[in-house]
Amino acid sequence: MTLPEAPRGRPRDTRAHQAILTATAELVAEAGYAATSIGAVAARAGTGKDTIYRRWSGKAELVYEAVFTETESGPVPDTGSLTGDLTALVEALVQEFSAPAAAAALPGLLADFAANPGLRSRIRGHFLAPARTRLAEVFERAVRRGEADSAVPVDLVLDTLAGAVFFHVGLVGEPAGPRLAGQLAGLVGRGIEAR
Amino acid sequence: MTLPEAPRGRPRDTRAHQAILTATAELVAEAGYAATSIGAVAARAGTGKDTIYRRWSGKAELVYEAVFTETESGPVPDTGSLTGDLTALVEALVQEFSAPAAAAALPGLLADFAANPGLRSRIRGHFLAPARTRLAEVFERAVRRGEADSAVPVDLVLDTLAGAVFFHVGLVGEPAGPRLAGQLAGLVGRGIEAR
Amino acid sequence: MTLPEAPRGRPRDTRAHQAILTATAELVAEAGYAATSIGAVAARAGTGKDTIYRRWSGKAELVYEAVFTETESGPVPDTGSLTGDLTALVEALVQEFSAPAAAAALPGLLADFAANPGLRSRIRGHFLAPARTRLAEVFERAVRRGEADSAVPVDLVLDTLAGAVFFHVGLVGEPAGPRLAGQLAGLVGRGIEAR
Amino acid sequence: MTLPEAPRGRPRDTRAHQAILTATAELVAEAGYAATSIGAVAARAGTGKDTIYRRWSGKAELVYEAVFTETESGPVPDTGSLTGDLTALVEALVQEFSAPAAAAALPGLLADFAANPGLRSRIRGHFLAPARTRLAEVFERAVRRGEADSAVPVDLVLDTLAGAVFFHVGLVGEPAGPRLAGQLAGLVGRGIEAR
DNA sequence: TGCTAAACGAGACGGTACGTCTAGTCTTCAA
DNA sequence: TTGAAGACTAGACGTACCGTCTCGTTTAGCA
Repeated sequence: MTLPEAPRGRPRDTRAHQAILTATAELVAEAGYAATSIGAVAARAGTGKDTIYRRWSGKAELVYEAVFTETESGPVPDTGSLTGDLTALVEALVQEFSAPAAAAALPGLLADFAANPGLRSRIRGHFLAPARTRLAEVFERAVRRGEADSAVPVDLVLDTLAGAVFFHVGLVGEPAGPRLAGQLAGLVGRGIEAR
Repeated sequence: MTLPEAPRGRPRDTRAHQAILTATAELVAEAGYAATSIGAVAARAGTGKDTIYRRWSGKAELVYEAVFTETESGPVPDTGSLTGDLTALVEALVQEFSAPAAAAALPGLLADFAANPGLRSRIRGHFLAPARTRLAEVFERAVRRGEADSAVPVDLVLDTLAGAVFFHVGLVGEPAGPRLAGQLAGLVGRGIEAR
Repeated sequence: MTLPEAPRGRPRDTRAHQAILTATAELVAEAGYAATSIGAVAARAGTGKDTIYRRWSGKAELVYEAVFTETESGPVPDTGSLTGDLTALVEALVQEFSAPAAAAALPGLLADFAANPGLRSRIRGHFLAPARTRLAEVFERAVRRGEADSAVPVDLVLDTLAGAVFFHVGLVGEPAGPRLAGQLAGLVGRGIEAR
Repeated sequence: MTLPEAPRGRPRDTRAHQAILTATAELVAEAGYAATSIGAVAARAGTGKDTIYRRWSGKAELVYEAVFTETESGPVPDTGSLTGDLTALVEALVQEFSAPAAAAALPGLLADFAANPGLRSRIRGHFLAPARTRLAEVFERAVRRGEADSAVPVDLVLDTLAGAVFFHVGLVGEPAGPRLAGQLAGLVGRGIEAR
């Protein structure tokens, strides 16, 4: 049984919270991840640095929440075919990774997550969790339709899709049109088709 | 006609050069990319910082050369089948990305390359160039054999393979056995098979 | 009405302040002015370099305050004769310039002050101000007694006395016994006697 | 018996020698003593740094020779009176210390000489030697004329005159007109008059 | 209404790394 | 051997951040 956490003292200021997230997203989009320092965020948000450290353990967690938490992913696509569903999923992925703040944040952010053992496990748990759920559902339907083998390794496919989009968009920096999503979905879709 | 570039002054010391590269690779493997500072490299190599800055513009270029230039990639695999060749290529990729120094360096290194416009273009030009050459040859043979369509987008496949391995090994940090290479080669191989 | 300057943020640490001044005086006395670096002072004082740069603009200002601010100069001498008063003043000057830290600091310190237009004006305003006040009072009394002409150029006499002591003690490095003070006071005293 | 020093190898280039001295004097006058580095001198003179170090042990000796060796001091003044002779000497001193390169060099140069035990003894031996010879002759004549006491401490008077001019011109930076020379010569002259 | 306690802004704190500069020495080739 | 050129080790420079700490002040719930 957990204690109900009687809140004592002055409650946290939600306006400061929001101002910090907004300032972070703006700074990342404008100056890049490396140039986004906690001090600069605090200055732009009009808060003290402690107000940031009280809520987030460091830059990586702050930027992650500021840039990737807001994204609302609509309903799981259900086009009737594996390739169609995959295309929709990849398109969403491309769009998410191509947003200005996201594209600017991703490489540095993933590097910081990878370098920190505590954060590392959260890449799968946080970054990829929503996509994984959606991908699993798409697969399940495809298996029921007989389009895909039930032995398909979902995590590997997810790594493949995310890795491909990340490499293309985040690292190489090439503008990712909808053509990329189609090609990629086609490539992977055919790769897992039942034969 | 190229200018003969008469070399004047004292020539650069190859022993210092090598000592710097060795110290860099060791430090990256021991302490990680973020904790590898130019000053620490200089101290371990027994050189001055200027001697490093004279040859490399910063940490990213130095670590890239120290960790990824040495890799010698044997002959292009020729197993007689697309899947076999792909498996061999992916296995090499996995091995390259799994080496201690490489795994420690990759995320931060790619982040620094991506953040710097000047370096960004060199990801394709340097990091991926050898793999691209080998992949193109494998494809060409597969097309001649009738296994693959000639319209296969080599760069996209390369991004997919590299991105998948990088995500799996570099970011998520999961140990990549040979099983991963087989699964991944199978997935992509079937994806580009001619039908 | 002066603005009350409401002090915001954490106040400056007086212990760090004092530790820096002490470390500076020690280092100057031990190693000399040239070998006294801001980094070495910070290390010995157990502070960061920023804590020094936050209070002083550079080595010259820091050493000046560490070495020459503490000096308390007793009451203005009043022996009843111009020569007696001058001798006492010069003796004080010799003593001040002969102290270990002062002797070690003076040449380099004055050079830095002279090289910086902003600091240059402060040689008269800070270094020499106390001595000038005392000298002026001694002169005033001598004029009242009829010993000296009222047209005596105080600044020139001060430059002469300080310059002579500095040259003899600071530059040439000859040990300055009380004999020097007597000779110098006699020389200058007779030079300004009314006739 | 000393060997005749048979000169072997390429003889030293006198044009380089002169170019270095000229470049040094210019740099000191333009940028000041502190900003005059051996490297900058070598670059402006079109020589290598070793060519400088082969002839001078460091910046202090180089600048000393470049700025103060050229000065030719005419015949010892002989106006018939102690005050007249002293005025002429002090005027020469003021002129020497007021020259652009000299004024820019003096504080830093004297600081370097004072900081180095080897150079320190040469302040009297080199800097002040010519002035001392001339001052001694003036005194001798004044003693013969009965104007001055034979017990006058020449070195102290010299330190006083040089110190006063150095403080006034070099440190405080006040323009030294001929009025200063007159005042100073009067002050010191009266101070050593026989009574 | 006062008390306690936490959050707030501001900014100082000890550290560490940055990339540049200078010192004085060393190593090359050419004269 | 000297010369220009420039690389070498060593270390100081002044700036920027890091994450923590201390101030005075504000804002809540509990007495």
